[in-house]
Amino acid sequence: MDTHTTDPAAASSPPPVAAEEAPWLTAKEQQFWRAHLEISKLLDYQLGRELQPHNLASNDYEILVVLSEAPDRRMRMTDLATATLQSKSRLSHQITRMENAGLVLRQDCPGDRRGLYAHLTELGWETMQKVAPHHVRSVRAHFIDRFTPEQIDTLYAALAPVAEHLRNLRGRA
Amino acid sequence: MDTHTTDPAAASSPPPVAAEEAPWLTAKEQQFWRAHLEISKLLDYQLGRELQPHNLASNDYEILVVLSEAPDRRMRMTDLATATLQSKSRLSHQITRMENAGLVLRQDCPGDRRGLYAHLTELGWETMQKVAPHHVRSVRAHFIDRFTPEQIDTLYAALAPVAEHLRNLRGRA
DNA sequence: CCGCGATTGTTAAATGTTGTACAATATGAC
DNA sequence: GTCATATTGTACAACATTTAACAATCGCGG
Repeated sequence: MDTHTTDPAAASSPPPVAAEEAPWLTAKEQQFWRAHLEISKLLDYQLGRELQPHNLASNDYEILVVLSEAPDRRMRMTDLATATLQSKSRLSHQITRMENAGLVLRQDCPGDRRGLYAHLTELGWETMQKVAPHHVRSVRAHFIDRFTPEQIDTLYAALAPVAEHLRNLRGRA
Repeated sequence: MDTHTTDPAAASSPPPVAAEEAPWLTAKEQQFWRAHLEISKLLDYQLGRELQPHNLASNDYEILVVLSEAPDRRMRMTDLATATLQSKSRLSHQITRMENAGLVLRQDCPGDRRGLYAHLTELGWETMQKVAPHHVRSVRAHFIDRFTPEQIDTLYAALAPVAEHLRNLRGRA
């Protein structure tokens, strides 16, 4: 999960690259890349950790958020899977678990007898309401509030096209 | 895994927050936060995908990188677990798998009869050499080359302190 | 209306991960 | 030296994810 600037272990010169070019990362690029990786991992870890006292995993919380924002607080399984970037199989298991926890309910889909809605229960909604403020606090404490408003604008401007690119990739993959 | 600016589903006003304050994210903050989340997930997914043809998972690749940069291309299990932010248990399984694949070898530790080294095999090293250029290309194509050099400097300057913060948290957690 | 291909969601089995307990060994106080 | 305590890595069991196969249903061309 990383790349080199320096010779990987003092044994060989820049390895033979196809033909195009040998695109090792520069020192700055590498610092940046590693910082990004580190933040991704650690932030995920920390937010999950701070969700634990509420008996929720990050995955659970994400489902709650998406459903709570959906019209009628429900969503088709496939759409929910797409929205949360999970496989249908994984989502199916996940919803089963959350259904057992009473957060969500599977609901038949009127127009399409194959389909199902995942529907937020009252408990699910209340849980969302209860936990969200804590989660926002975590997000602020460990991420958002560590940038100035100007930085946030700048960072978003830089990141948005990358997000767009990756979203497109996923689409046609 | 997200937060709200808008009323979460047109049902209640800003939920009752402890006392401190009600720190919902502003529109800009939320855009930024969601972009960050999306990039983390999708980039991880895409890089893993492009590693697959080489019969490596992201986790495997990360181990190869760390070991290949380590003195003597080996590292104590615990240190490796720390370096890759995994639990000792998980690392143990992971190394077993990689050992079966011939990429790595468990080696007794002279000074400490409890300890073991995970040692990169010749095959592991060659695999690293072979795969790294492809991986770097992926990282460039989907991330690094999508920023200007100035952006990279700016982004790194903004991210570095956050990485530092999270690293410290982890330390004392 | 028929029938074929695509879509929906689940399932079973293989694989990966996590949490806890454990045996072996080291370390330091006395 | 001897004991108590900490550290190292593994093992087992519980849980989560992935992969592939599947049954049910849709929807459209003919």
